[in-house]
Amino acid sequence: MLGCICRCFSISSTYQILSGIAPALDQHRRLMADTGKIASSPLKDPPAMTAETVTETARERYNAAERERHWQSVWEQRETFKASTKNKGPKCYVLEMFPYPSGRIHMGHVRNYALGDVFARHKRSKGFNVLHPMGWDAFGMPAENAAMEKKTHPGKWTYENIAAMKRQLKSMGLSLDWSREFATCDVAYYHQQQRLFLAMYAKGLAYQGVGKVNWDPVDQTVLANEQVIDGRGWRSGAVVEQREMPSWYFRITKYADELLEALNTLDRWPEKVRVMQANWIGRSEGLLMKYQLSGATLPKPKKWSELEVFTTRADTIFGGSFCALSPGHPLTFELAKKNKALQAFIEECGRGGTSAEDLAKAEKLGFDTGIMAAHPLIPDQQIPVYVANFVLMGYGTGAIFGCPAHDQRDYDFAAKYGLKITAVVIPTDENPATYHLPGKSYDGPGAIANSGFLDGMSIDAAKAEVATQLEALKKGKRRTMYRLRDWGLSRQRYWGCPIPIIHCDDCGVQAVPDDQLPVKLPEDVTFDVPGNPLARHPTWKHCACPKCGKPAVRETETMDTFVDSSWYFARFTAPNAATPTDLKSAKYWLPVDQYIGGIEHAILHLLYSRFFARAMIATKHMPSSIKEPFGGLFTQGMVTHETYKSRNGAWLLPGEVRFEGEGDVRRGFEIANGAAVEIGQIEKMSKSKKNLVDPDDIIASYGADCARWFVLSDSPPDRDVIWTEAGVAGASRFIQRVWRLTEESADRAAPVKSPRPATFDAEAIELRRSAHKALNKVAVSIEALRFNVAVAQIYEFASAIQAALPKSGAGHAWALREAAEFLVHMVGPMMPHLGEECWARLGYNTLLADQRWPTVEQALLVDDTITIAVQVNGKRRDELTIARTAANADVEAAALKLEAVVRAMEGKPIRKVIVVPQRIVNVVV
RNA sequence: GCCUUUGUGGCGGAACGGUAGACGCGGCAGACUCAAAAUCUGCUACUCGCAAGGGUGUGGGGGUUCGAGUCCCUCCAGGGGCACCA
Repeated sequence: MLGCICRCFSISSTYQILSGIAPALDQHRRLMADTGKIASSPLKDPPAMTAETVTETARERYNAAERERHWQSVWEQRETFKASTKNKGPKCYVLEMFPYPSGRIHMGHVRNYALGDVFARHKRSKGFNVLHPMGWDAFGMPAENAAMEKKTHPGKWTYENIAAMKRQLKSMGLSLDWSREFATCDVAYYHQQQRLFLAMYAKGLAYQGVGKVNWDPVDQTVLANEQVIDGRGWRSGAVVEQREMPSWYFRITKYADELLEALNTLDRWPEKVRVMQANWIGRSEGLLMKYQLSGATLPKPKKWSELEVFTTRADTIFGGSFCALSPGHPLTFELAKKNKALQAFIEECGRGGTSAEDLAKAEKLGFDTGIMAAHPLIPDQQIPVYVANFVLMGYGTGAIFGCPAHDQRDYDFAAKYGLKITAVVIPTDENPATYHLPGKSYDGPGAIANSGFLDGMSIDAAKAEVATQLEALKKGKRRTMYRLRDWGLSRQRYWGCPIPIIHCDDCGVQAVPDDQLPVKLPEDVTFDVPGNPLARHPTWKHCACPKCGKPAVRETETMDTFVDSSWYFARFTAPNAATPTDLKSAKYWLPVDQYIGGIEHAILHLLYSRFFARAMIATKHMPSSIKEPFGGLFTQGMVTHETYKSRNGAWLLPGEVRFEGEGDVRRGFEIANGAAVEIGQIEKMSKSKKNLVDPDDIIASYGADCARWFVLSDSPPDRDVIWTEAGVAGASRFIQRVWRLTEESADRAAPVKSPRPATFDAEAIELRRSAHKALNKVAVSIEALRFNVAVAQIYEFASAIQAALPKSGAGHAWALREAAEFLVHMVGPMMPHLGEECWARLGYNTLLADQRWPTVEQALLVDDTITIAVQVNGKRRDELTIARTAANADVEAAALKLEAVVRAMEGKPIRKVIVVPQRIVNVVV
């Protein structure tokens, strides 16, 4: 690739940016004057060129790296992409998930932002008023880790990373409105976030409660679930303890039903994500019911005389053979006070792995309390009460009734402890008298049996009957349960948004008054010992109680960084507002019309943002018209690459390997020492596997357009794309091809704004047809985010222009100009720098970015004659070219005359002929 | 285990229930060249056949239909999510 540079002409060293865009012909002239430079090239002497020969022989290659900088600076100076509510056209808010400022962008970013940029640029060209902002999700642990390792301040580290990544993003040529940029660690941003928090606190949407947390005893901090690996802290390796600690929560469960129901309105979200969220919220309809307890071991106070359980299978109540309490149930604790063996059992349940896999494999364990429970509808039927390890305190009431016949967990438990297993739901095709369970529980459909007055009912009818009866007896209540828990937002960390709360011994929990906001992070902190730097800071937490004025202490916890990203999309609509949002701007821009990001955020970030939108409406920081924050969601696939391993087992970077051969005989060798390299699996680009390609390197050697074009080609955007050198080279070739086609077209085409000729010959019409068809398909594909299909259309159309170039005839020059301009329009959203360059080369001194997408002439989208397939008995035998408007009878007659059709009919009589106009003929014999 | 996706040439992938394999990569051949590179033009699912022309093909099996990659049932394989949620 680098070999071609010797033939790249320097075409813009004297190019005038300030005067706008110099006509490309000027470049051409300057180019001619530069030929001397080329002759002195040390590598090879190109043939001497004159203005005449250059057109026909060696045209200059497009120098991407150099031209891209130029167009980026033009866009910047003209503020081309600055959004305003005052601009014309319907609004369109395009947003990609903002990055964490790790310091360098990776190919995943390139793909994400290229996808969004194509969409945003296309919408602009269609006349929309586009908002396309960018910012930084800048709080988080990596900054603290870096501070520990590099003895620096998390803020310094973060802002340096932001500067480096901003430069990289700018080199991609994204149509971003940088004037709205902010980082979530900016005081101005987290100031408003503290206001939001306090508004939610005032409404009861944020509260302090006690809950279980993962506590790392070595690092002295709470860990998020993701930071617990195989029951150990990811940093310290210490066994993580479950601790009850006071924590701050958002009352997301208040909106559980709304968040679930509204999923149905998100018709521009992937089904997959909606299903994942629905499962996460996990609504189930059931019945709360009360069992009367008795037995010598039962504590005397009346509150223990009843046990409330939750079930979704009230229809199986007659099959219940035991009740089970969670080890965390209050009655369990009460009983354990006088029972050493039970204490030991509870401890045993607390051990064991916390990973999902461990839990699934864990054996069912039970402890017989000696207490008996009375069936709420048949009081003389008594069943034993156990404490069981598989009953969760966090769901329902922390107690269940077990029906072994129709629940596998209960079945396992009953089998182990010798409890009765009675089938009460009989599959429809079985005889209740002879039916036996197949050695496991049965949870399919059927009719109720062995259940007294419920016998013969359907499952649903029995559920309803039991609920009605228990409600009448005041022993039951219909209830909807959710799997969703309130969102614990406390983190014992420094680099996050301080929770603006003050604890006073006398007055209790106090909100920091608005005039004392923001609660700023102290600068002078140390990271040399584990624990929360805010908690051990000598002065920061000490303050006066806002109510009584006595000494008090600040909350030293900071907010989960997911809080920061739960409302940033709203802040972008008015990034400098003195309140969290400006309602007018928010109402104009929101919801986000197209949101693009990784599937890994399918649940948490997207659910939290949906909650925040509702909480912000409740606290009047969001117009009530905004029901959902993201109207359209697109989840893009990953960027993957081959992996390479040296003979000693070390991973190698792609740049450390050279290759010989292709396909089956392709071999890799270590450049450093020539040793053979093992070519491994294609995997997600990752630091650990070293299968990384640095966007900076690609942009420097091939240009941003090339990187963009590559990640948009071939693979559908929602699937993984495999990064290959060959693919990059292919993309690079196409860039040169578009440039060459534009040059050659510009030379042969009619001048800018030539009047449309009165007549076109057949070939000119053909070219126009393909131009309008391609333009239409590309627009449709881009709007459907099917960029790989758009790319294929563009390739196809480029070939059509290539074929048409040498033609002449009536209207040809005009049609060629139209075609070349269309090609530039199509390429523009994907390769914007090349687009501008070609636009200038076609003779314009305006910006392509400011041009409207051309209007398609509908008449050119349909052909006069069409070719349709002719089948005999559903098998294609021939094809028929006929006038598009031909009558069915004529089509049928013509089809039946085809030799191949006659032959395939083998002289049999025709039973039926199906003619689908403009599609197909099928002869049935 | 449950939910959810995906399965099409050597590869990435196209295809409102209507000519399967668009387009790209790779490969083969040709043009240009002293030669190479670059570029351009063809061909390229498998299979029988010299050809003309057949046959088979979208993970397997069944079904609906004049017609199925596409719809339905079922099985297999890969990816993702949830995972003792009563």
